[in-house]
Amino acid sequence: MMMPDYLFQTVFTTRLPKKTNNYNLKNMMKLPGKTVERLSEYRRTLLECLNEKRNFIFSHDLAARLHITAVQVRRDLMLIGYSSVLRKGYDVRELIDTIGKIIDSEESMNVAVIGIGNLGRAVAGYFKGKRSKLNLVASFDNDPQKVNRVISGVKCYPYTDIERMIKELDIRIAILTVPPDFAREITEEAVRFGIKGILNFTTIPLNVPSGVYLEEYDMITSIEKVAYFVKENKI
Amino acid sequence: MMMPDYLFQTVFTTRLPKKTNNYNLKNMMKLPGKTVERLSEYRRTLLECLNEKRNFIFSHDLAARLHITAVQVRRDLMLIGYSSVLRKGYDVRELIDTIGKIIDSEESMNVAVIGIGNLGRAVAGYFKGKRSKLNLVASFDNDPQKVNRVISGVKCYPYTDIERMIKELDIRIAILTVPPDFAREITEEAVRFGIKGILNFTTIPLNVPSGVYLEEYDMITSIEKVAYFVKENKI
DNA sequence: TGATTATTGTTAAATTATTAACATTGGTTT
DNA sequence: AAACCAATGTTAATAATTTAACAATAATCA
Ligand SMILES: NC(=O)c1ccc[n+]([C@@H]2O[C@H](COP(=O)([O-])OP(=O)(O)OC[C@H]3O[C@@H](n4cnc5c(N)ncnc54)[C@H](O)[C@@H]3O)[C@@H](O)[C@H]2O)c1
Ligand SMILES: NC(=O)c1ccc[n+]([C@@H]2O[C@H](COP(=O)([O-])OP(=O)(O)OC[C@H]3O[C@@H](n4cnc5c(N)ncnc54)[C@H](O)[C@@H]3O)[C@@H](O)[C@H]2O)c1
Repeated sequence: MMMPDYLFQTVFTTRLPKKTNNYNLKNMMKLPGKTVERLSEYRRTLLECLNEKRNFIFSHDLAARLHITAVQVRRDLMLIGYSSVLRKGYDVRELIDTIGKIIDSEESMNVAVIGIGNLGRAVAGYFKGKRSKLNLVASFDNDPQKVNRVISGVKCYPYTDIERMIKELDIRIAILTVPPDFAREITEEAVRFGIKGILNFTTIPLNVPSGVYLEEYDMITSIEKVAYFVKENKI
Repeated sequence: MMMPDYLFQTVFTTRLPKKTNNYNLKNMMKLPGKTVERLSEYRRTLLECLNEKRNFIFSHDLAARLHITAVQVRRDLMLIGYSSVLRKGYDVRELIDTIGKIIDSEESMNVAVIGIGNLGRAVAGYFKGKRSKLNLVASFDNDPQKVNRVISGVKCYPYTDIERMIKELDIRIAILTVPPDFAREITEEAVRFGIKGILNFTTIPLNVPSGVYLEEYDMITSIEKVAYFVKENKI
């Protein structure tokens, strides 16, 4: 298999000068965020394929299931250095493994939900149903009615114990579902106590020091965007 | 105020030939999706400013609150044709109104949640707390325990009534929170019955006919993305 | 008042992401 | 085997998005 040379750069650009040596893929690059997102989707689609006993799949079939183009698929797979050996398409099981090697960590990574309210419970319940390299190991809340109980399948600890528990349970990722007013302060603390990645569902835009990864999802924005494009279509 | 000429094209490109006449902004353009998202965020930030009795704000202040650049802000506002008259910054109230004229519909638009389970209830409860041009007017479910009751502040109708209720209540947007297996079929029906915009929270990628706007959010993808970048940072 | 500063609106450039193009490679058909 | 075909991996082109550059213009101040 041949790999394009620009893979060996840390930062992606469209064109780059040539190099010749072959490093281990894992340690050399950071994939574009969009590609990482699609890899996650590819994997889940491929798992469905396995359920259907399909052991090989063409790029255009995989693409069709996700409503994207085959080129997109092939280019993403090129970026992770995967290639089909046969002409029967991609080996589903092998590709699942390859994607896992890229996007999963070696050992599983521990996750906590902070703020086990309506949204937090939905997320926790959903999360607990899945098996993956990501383990939801705790939730934190300051409501006396909630702490020290198992809620949506996960033990809820008092927020005051967060420092200790982050260390004890080696929690690396926090899903933030607290009321907006507390989001900033809690984030600052969580990061100080060792959290390395945050998925922020509050409507407060956060910022984090470098070395911590932040992903934000704002539902209001999403729905307003839908409304805008619905409105525009009418014209 | 001057407006750039390429605004008068339906599709955005970096550079376009000149035109001279001035149409009404509303009818002439479709903003880039990313700009629409930020407008939604700008508005909420501006509303916070009002609460704090700040009536004017500079582009760099607005930017700082959202952790983006001032250029980004100015460019977005340029796209919607807003400009500050004074040099005291943007008139907060006026800008809120301007954004509203762009992204809101004239009369309010009706929304329904399909599948009032864990996530659906969280969304509904949250939505009901807000006042906006978007009204959550119904939910649909097929669980006998749920139908014909008010759940999280919104009446739940039997799914079998969806066609009638979409028409009766003039529902234009659906938030989809049903189990994955039903997502495709329900979407197909909802669209057939008149839904024009869908916010899809299921893990199933949907596709919709042109004229219908689809926005998808996949939580698994988000969290796996966080995990990937956390892992990479370690190296 | 005239110089200076701060901030804006706009164009241009750079960056990032997607799509097209195409040579290559096995497999299939005649 | 020769001709053809289907699918891939890769590079090049296009499109979308962000960032930089900068002239214009109020406000401030010496
Ligand atoms: N529910 C939704 O669908 C939705 C949608 C968009 C955004 N959000 C955002 O998600 C967040 C949570 O929403 P929700 O509907 O679940 O609210 P919620 O009130 O149901 O849940 C908040 C939880 O946080 C806990 N909490 C409060 N202060 C805390 C503190 N200082 N430390 C630890 N825990 C604390 C509360 O006890 C509660 O359990 C909010 O920021 C909201 O803006 C929610
Ligand atoms: N809960 C989460 O945080 C979360 C996260 C990511 C994705 N999702 C996705 O969101 C969806 C809902 O998740 P959930 O946790 O709320 O599940 P849930 O099972 O709690 O809710 C599903 C609801 O849909 C209803 N339903 C089932 N079949 C239906 C049908 N044919 N017509 C109408 N209603 C029907 C059920 O009665 C139930 O009320 C799922 O597709 C899930 O994959 C959820």
